[in-house]
Amino acid sequence: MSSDGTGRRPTIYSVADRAQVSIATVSRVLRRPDEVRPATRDRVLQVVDELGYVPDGAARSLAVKSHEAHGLVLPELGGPYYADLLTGYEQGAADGGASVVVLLTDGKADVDLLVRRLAGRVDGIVLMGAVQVAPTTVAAIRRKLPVLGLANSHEESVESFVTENVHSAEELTRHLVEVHGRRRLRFVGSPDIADDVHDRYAGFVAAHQAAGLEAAPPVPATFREEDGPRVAALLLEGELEADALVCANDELALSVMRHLSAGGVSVPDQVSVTGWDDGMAARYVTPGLTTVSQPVRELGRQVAVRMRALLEDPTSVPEQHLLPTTLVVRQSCGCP
Amino acid sequence: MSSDGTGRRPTIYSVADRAQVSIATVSRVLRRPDEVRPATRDRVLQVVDELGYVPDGAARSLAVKSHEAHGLVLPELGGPYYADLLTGYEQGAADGGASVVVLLTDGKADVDLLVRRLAGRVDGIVLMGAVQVAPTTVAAIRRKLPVLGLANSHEESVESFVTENVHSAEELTRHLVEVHGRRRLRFVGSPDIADDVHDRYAGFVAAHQAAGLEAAPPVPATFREEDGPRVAALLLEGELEADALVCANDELALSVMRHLSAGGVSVPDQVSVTGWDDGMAARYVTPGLTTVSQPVRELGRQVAVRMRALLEDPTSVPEQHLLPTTLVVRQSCGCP
DNA sequence: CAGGACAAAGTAAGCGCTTACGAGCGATGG
DNA sequence: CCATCGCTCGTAAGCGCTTACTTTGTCCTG
Repeated sequence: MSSDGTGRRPTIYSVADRAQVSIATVSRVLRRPDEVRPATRDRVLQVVDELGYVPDGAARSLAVKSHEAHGLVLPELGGPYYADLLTGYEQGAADGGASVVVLLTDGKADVDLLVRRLAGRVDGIVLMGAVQVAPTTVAAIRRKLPVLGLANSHEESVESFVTENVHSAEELTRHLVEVHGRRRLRFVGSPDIADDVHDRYAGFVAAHQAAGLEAAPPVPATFREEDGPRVAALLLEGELEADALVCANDELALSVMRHLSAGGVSVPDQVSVTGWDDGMAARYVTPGLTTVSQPVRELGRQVAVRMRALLEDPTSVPEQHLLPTTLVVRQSCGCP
Repeated sequence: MSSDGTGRRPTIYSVADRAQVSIATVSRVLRRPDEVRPATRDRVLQVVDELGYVPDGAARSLAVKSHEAHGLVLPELGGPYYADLLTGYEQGAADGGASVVVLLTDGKADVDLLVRRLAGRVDGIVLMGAVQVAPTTVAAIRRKLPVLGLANSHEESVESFVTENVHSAEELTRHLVEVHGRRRLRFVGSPDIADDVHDRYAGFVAAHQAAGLEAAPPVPATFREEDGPRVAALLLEGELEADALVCANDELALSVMRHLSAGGVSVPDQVSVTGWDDGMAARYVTPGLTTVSQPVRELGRQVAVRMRALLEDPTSVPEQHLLPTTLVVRQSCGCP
């Protein structure tokens, strides 16, 4: 076995052979260098270099019973939200020496299968609330590894991180009502599409109640830009009466705003429009988009850190984490 | 060994025991179901379900000598560019049953080490041109697995995908010169920061030569929004004379544009500003940002597909791939 | 009813690495 | 001068899975 390095991919055996040591020593040189005599170490290192040896991660994982990787399951990567989340998470994971495997579910048929498979390649999985996974799947993988939820405020059984939605939506709505005297507000977004949206609408409703107003039903829409024209059209054609549109996120808000302006409706003079997420575009449009900022990157990082803790001590008590948001007032609500 | 499933994580042994079959049969049930009698199959599947068994990916990888994963090394995930790229890549990889492990290098100290480690966990690696990796590292990992370059037009030795930069930059510049009569154009961005930028500047210069003009040296700047204010200030304070700013990407352009306006300089009346990437914000700002659109998601997908081909047939001839870009003319250049 | 063909399932040999354990050996101290 | 200690390093036993090969059992066929 084990040629002197002529073989395609060098293994720990090739290195050992060529350096005249046992594979144990090669392993030691790489993992606990100070347990081997400098002379030996150098010799081994040189061979490692010559051969371009890179230890096989799978073999290592198998031996140490740890994948040194986390799985992150997101619906997609559009908009700044998920990208920031991933950025934060990757940092947090990398700080602990783990890589992250991303699984984007949008447009994929057998999400449950994919998630299960993923569960076999990582030490822990973070599941975004917006991805549709069968409860039985979640239950199954939880038996194998820690699972953390994200923005899934209504799945109590899984430890999760959510950003505050209800109160910020309430604050935003109140701002429109009290400061700008809006009375015919509509919420744009489908509450059943994600827990996030559900909670934002709940805050919208709560603010109405507090002000003695009645909240109109939500105008259904996805998170995507594509839905903007349709919503704008409803209003332009008079099918929707509103002096304020509270949109589920920035993409939607920007798109609506643009098509409203194009249709001759002035924002914010005739209609206030607000978003959610505070992405880059929100700062650059005119009028500036009033929106809610979430510490997304930080959120990602915290989730990763928590996951690491969970992996070290699986008995640690589950907790629900709530992260604060900030209302960012610009001009699209009517403020100067 | 192998309890009947009481142990923490069920393995193929626990399943086999409980279903009264050998581990080979369990494996078959999972990988080649039709090679086992339905009755047996069902019995095994039921146990799999009961125990919540998920095969260990590392063990499988070791046995089949394939990680069924690709590595994607990016500097960061800011802006739409990398996120789209990743989205496309993940799709392409998933179509081939592979997951993708992302490595974000910005802010990380030992990138070379991380890349090497990554090389041990995946079947192939895609390296963004903008990440700083030592040539020796690249050489080392290339001996172990296929490496594909991205937007690294000047690293000839590695098979790579680049989007067209020179001609589009030339076209963009010509547009400013011929259509809008600009004469004092400046390129904003550091050509040495990435091959992309280098080529865009080259196109900028080429257009000047073709028009019998002399191209001014570039105004150094990174890809980030943060550099905008400084650049705008140069112009506002008269240290920079220009009637057109060709920026290396959208973030930079948007930021510059905004700070220029804030400083009382009218865009595009006094100064044209252009970007690169055609992100969401480019469509929503006023004036609309004239920029260059790249088929980024498609690019990502193609790279993934190529990687899969390379993995199947490592002898396939390396080729350089060039993807087209499109000039997107909006108002920031001076067009109505 | 013997013999062969074929389907189903078991046996066992790895895949490449980590690490507990122990052997060898020069240094140390009583 | 010999028992001990401590440092280095080799031996070998897995880690959990896949799969070539073999065995066993069934069902035809002539």
